[in-house]
Amino acid sequence: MHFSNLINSIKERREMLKVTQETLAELSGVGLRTLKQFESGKGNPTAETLHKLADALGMELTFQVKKTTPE
Amino acid sequence: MHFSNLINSIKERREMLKVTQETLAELSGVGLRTLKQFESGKGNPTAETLHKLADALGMELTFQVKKTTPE
DNA sequence: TTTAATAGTGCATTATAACGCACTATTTTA
DNA sequence: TAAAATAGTGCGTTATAATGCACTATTAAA
Repeated sequence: MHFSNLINSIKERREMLKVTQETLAELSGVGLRTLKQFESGKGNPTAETLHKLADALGMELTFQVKKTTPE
Repeated sequence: MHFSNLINSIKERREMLKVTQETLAELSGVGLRTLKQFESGKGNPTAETLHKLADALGMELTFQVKKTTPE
């Protein structure tokens, strides 16, 4: 897939907060295996998983109308 | 789950564009059954499904740091 | 360096998302 | 109204997400 943006948001935010995968897994309630898989760019996480991670990181998952390419 | 915000974004955007579920299903490549299920508040869509729908609607799925002003 | 901590992978199991089909329910239109 | 269009559901199948375990790889600290 092409969720690199989502993946990077999660990973960057986690690292900025100096939290390990293990800790984030515990905080969010997402399995460590699942988080590892996700951060290493594999898989296709469900909204629930994304939501749990976002929550633990003080973030939120949103749909936005795409900017009309401001050149 | 509690993705009412995501669900509503999709639904509102679709209706604003006067597109039926059937048409959106075709445009996005998401099965009609899946879209119906999603819009009726059931299930736990994958990032891929969310992405396909967002794409077809000219939207994007993003993680954002939560605003610290929930007054 | 060596060691400890953290990150990433292979495998197997279980739960469930995605799906089509055939149907009912609701909403819109003539 | 009636009928046509659109939305929502039950059921069964298939594909795969989530998970734990045990391992290897990489990175940071002593």
